[in-house]
This record gives sequence, structure tokens and C-alpha cells, in this order.
Amino acid sequence: MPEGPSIVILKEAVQPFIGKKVRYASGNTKKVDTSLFCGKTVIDFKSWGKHFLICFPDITIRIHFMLFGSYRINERKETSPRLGILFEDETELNFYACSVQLITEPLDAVYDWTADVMNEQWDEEKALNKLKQRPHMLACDALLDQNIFSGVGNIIKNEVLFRIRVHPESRIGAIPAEKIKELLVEAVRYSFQFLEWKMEFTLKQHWLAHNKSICPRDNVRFQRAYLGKFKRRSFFCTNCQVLYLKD
DNA sequence: TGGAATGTTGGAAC
DNA sequence: CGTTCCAACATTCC
Repeated sequence: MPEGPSIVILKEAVQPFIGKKVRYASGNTKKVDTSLFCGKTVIDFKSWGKHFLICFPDITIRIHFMLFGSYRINERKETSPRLGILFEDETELNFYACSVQLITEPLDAVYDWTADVMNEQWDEEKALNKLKQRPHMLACDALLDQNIFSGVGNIIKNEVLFRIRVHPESRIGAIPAEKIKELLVEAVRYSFQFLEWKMEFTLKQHWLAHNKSICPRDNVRFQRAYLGKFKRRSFFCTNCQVLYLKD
């Protein structure tokens, strides 16, 4: 569920709910008083990376699906929803096992839209500058940094590094400028590719590195390790992915 | 079938 | 004060 492209799919799916008025909201969320939304009209749905945003005129609901979250549109699961919204026309949105938060400030004050790899305001130049400020950072950590590559998750990280042939433990400051450019371009390109494949239900079969045991380029066994400060699974080939270390 | 996983947060430890 | 580590959360899949 949770990487950026999946949230974009959700955002598209709920477009028909824009303009609908909430009849009743409930759920087992402890963070938010669901009665706040009753009678309010949805004016928009937005996303920032892995954040899904339900916008009302004065407040916004922020949903983060974490690792296990899920949703149903005009359907219900057996389990009780973390947040369920029933609209006046009897349609409904249900969210499960997710983090729910209320945002009262203007969204532009909360979110840097230029950091979201799937947003039309994505700014490669700004991302490049953020990378330049952290030369000591590992490539695998950089891709997972939501302030630089909002929406990128562990799958996208592994696929991007494999595609551009960069070892996950490479230091950002040691990677040649052309490779950094490739990193920036591929993070966006693969995210949209992920979106297409996910919609076709063919995402997994297109994985080249993530969850794979053999490198498809040279038939060598992939290394598998929990790398970087995030300690997330990395799949990488020491044959074709270059380790850049020196400055 | 137990363990691991597309993720983040908050607090402790250093 | 920054960083790093860890538990917690809670579901699905192999």
C-alpha cells in the first residue's frame, strides 16, 4: 500500500467524492475527534508523498498508511475502520490501520510540494541542492529521506539504485555529478513507472532487484543487507553497482 | 506457521 | 544537542 504512487492511485479513485458533504464520520482513531467533520464538504484530495490529504474548507485530515494500512471505497472490511466517512448520498470512504491526524494550518505552510517526486511542483534543482548539503549521506538513506524524495519507499529505493548502477552505501558526495543527475531523474521516472505497473497489477513482476535473489544483468547473486541509518532491506549487485566512496 | 515487511513516531541511551 | 537505537503500532503474505 504505502509508497507514493499507491497514494496517487487512491487520490484518483476518490475524485468523485469532491464536493460531497459528510453525514457522519466515525472510527477508532484516538488522535482525532471525528465529529468535527460532520456537515463539512470535501473540497479536494491531495497527496504529499505517502501522505493522503482530505481537504475541508478549514481543516485537513492527514492519513498515513504506514506499513499495514488499507482503504475501501463504498465497501467495508470485517474489522472496524480507523476512520470511516459516510456521505449524504450514502457513499463512503473507510480507512484501516492507518495513522490519522488533523491539520489546522494552511497546507502550503506544512508541506514542501517541491519535494514530492510525483507532484507537478517537484523541483529537481532543489533536491540536488539538498543532496549537496549532505555529502556524507549514503545513497540508500538519501532516497528514503522524505524531505528530499517524498514518496520514495524501500521498493523504489532498491529499483532506482539498481537501474542507475549505484551501490546503496555510496556516499552522496563521492558520486559523480552525472550519476547524481541520473539518481534524481530515475527517482521520478521509476515512481511513475511504478504507478503504471501498479495500476496494471504487474508491479511485482517488473521488479529487477527488490526481493530478487539473482542479478538479471550478470546472473550474480544479489547481496541482501539492512543498510544505512534507516536499516531497511537493500538488494544490490556488487558486480554492476558501483560503490563510490572517495570525495 | 512464524517471521518478516512497501513506514513512521517518540522516547531512551549515549 | 545531535545521532542512533529500539519498541510500538497492527496486517498480510509466504
